[in-house]
Order: sequence, then C-alpha cells, then structure tokens
Amino acid sequence: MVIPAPPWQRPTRKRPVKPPLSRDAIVDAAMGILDGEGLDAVTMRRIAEELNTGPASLYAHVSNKDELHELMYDRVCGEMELPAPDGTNWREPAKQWMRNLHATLARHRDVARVSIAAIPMGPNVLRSGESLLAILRAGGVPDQAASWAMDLFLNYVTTAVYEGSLMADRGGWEHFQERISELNAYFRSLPPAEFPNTAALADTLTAGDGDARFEFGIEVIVAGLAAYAAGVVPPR
Amino acid sequence: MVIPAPPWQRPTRKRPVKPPLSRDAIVDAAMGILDGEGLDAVTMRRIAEELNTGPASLYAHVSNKDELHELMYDRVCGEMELPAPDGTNWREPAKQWMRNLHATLARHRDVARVSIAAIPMGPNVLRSGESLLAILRAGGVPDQAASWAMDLFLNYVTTAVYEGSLMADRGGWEHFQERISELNAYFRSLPPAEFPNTAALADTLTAGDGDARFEFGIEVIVAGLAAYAAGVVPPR
DNA sequence: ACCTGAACACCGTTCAAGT
DNA sequence: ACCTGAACACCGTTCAAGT
Repeated sequence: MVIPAPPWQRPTRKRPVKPPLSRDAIVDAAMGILDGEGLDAVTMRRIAEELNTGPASLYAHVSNKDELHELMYDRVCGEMELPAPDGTNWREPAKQWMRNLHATLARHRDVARVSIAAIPMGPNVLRSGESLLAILRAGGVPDQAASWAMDLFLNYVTTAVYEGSLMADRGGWEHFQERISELNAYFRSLPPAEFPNTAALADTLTAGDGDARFEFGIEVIVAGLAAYAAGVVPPR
Repeated sequence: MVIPAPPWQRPTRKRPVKPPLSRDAIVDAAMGILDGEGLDAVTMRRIAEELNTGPASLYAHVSNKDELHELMYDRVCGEMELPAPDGTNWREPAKQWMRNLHATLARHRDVARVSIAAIPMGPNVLRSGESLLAILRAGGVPDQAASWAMDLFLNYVTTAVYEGSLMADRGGWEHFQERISELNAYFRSLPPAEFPNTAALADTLTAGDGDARFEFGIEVIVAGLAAYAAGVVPPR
C-alpha cells in the first residue's frame, strides 16, 4: 500500500504567483529598504509588504526583528575588504582596516546602529575580527592588548559611521554646513565667564568634515595602542 | 470699565487634585521610569500615566520625545563631578574626567543611548565639555587636537557605558559570567584553519570586566592624544 | 511544513473641543 | 493658556486555522 504524500509535498503545476519565502529573500528585501530609507524603515510589516505577505509569515524564517537586523549587519560585513597583515608595520594595515570597515558600513545608511545595540557574531563579522587580530599580532601587539583593541576599534568605527549617517540623513550637504555654522555662532555666543574655552575654540570645535575627524581618531587610537604595546603605559 | 480676566486666569478655590504639569515635573517622572525600567520604558504614554493625564497633555511642555530624552540626559550630566585642570599633568584629570562621566551615566541605566542617537547641547552637557577643554588646554594640548579629542572622549565613554548597561540589563552578574564562558567556548570551537587568531585568543578576548576594559581604552586614548599632541604623529 | 488573517497590546503625534 | 478625549497611522509578536 502506498501512502500518498501530504498535499504540501505534492508537486504542483500551477506556477507560483510569488517566489517562495526564505531567509535570504527576507534579508534581500530588508537590505533594499535599508539602503533606500534607512534602518527605522526596516520593520517586519514593511518587509512583508515588499514580499506580498503578512508580517506573521516572516516568523517561520527569522525568529525576531533583532535577529533579522543582525543578519543584515553580517551581510554588510561580507562586503568589507580585509587588509593583509604586515610583519614590519602593523599601524598602516590597522588603520586601513578601520577605513575599510568605515567605508563598508557607510554605504548602508545607519546599519552601524545594529552593532551598537547588539554584539553581532555572524560569520562575516568573525572573519573581519579575525583579520584585525592577524594584523595586530603580526605586528607584535601583545595578545591582551590586541584583544581589547579589537573592541576599541570596533566601537570607534561604528559610532563614527553612525554619527555620519545621522548627519547625512537630516538633509543634504548644504543643510549640514548650515547647522555647523549655527553651532559655531552658538559656541561664540556663550557667556565667556562660564564658557571661556568653548567660546574660544568655536572654530576648531566645528572644524573638519567627517573624514578629517575620523582620521584624527584612528591616528590617536593607533598611536595610543603602539605606546601601550611598547610598555610606555604599564598594563594593569 | 473693568475687563474681567478670562476664566483660566481667575484664581480658583478648589484645590487641585493633581499637581500642575510642568517641564520639570515631566522630566522628574521620566527619570523615575528611566531609573526603574530603562530608557525604552520612557514613553510619552507611560509618563502621562505616571502623572495621571493623557499623553497629549505633555506636548504643551515638551515638543516631542527626543527633546524630552535630551532634557533627561542633560539632567544626568548635572550630576557629574568635574576634575580641576592641572597645568603640570593633564593626563590624570583627563582620565578622571572620563571616569567621572562614566560613573555618572552608568548610574542611570541606558541614558547613554540618548547621546549616541543625538548630540545633546544642554547647559550641563556644555559645562562638562568646557571642563574637558580646560583640562586639555591647561596641559598644552593644541586647540584642534583638544577639540577633536572631546568628540573622541565622549564617543568612547558613551559607548562603553551603553554596552555596559546592555550587559547589566540582560540578567545579573551570574548570567553575564555564563554568557562570557559560552562566548569563550564558541571562539575555541571555531575552525582553526579559518579562525586561528580568534580561537587562540579566546581567553584574552573574553578576559576582563567592564572596568578593566574601560581603563584600557582610556589609557590608549590618552597615550595616543599625548603622542599626537607631541607631534609624534604629524597632523594632516 | 509553511503560510495566513486576525487579534493583542502597544507606540508618537495631531487636532478639535473644552475650561 | 493649558489640558483633554478621541483618533490616526503605525509598531512587534502570537496564535488558531488553513493547505
């Protein structure tokens, strides 16, 4: 006696009106919304709409919205170029690692926020971290310093990209310029008795675009790590 | 002829059942919810409930939720102790500034998130910034470096506190310890061909509590700023 | 196994109406 | 001027029911 397959396993001739749902298809749709409208627009309901279903259908492939955000973040990290370690000079590839991560995240609006609100651990995130550890260790940075430096590097790049994306979102370049000069005027206008330094440094406080500020930060962090690793500052 | 005052200006004998609404009262209620349940619980509706009104009533005193969050952040910054500048040694007060800001923010759950998502500019935030500029300039740090360093310091402290608050929220200390050892095991279990460094550094990657990691970061940043200011790294 | 509609328990904000 | 109720246009997630 032959038991017939249940109806959902029987092949159907009717060609499907919609492509089948899958984790990848969901992340695809989510990435499209992210790049077009930013992370806040990536809601379960919006993704479902994009895929011509109801939001409940997504939960068969993704356990919740946070997990979906982390899947998106990992996909983005897969786009990062990983600098080769250099035994004679770890500073340059270390800085390049930060620049590459920055550029990759910046291409996708405010995804950076995902890694601020959680600690993503997808395969591409791990590969990226492995690459940084290889760069630092090849240069002789001690293991504990290299390990904690990874956190420091990630935090710095991530928040820098995120702040940049906030600026980019709220109006274009001219709007940004305007905000900066308003801020400058505001600093100048502060009572000099209480805020002598803020008022005096109005120009330097508002100087530099995102890139100049980012480069300052990576110089400081890499120089500091070099000093720390060389034992100028005693580890505790 | 005497024009009578409009009814809402006429004194009333009926003692009010509820205290009158005000910006301060709203921020008070919001702070209570923040300290008890975290920033996500601070919603307009929840605050209104606490004050025995409807959410619409709040909008007479506060323009929106983001502004309210910034008012809260500024109030918290008012609790920060500001280290005195020292002309002979800026490193120590600079580090102490970071520790003090860290401690202050950490006392209030995940408020730190407010200053990640926006750039608060309330009076107490400005006073705190002024204090850091005074410390750095007294030590001879050049103006541009001091200005950009303020951003760097703020970013570092803020994200450190926020990550700490995420850890603290998701279960207590034993739960945290457990997560750490799971992470350690996970790093060890990674395929050594692809993840040699991550696997080898499992112990150092998961070593150190929040304080040790925080201290590492401030040492690196301050050492780096010193190197930068001394011209070891050429400014661009 | 996979998908669905409907519901639950929330949001921030607006707006006409009341005092 | 200040406060209110009701509504608008959303959320994430669950759950019983369908195929």
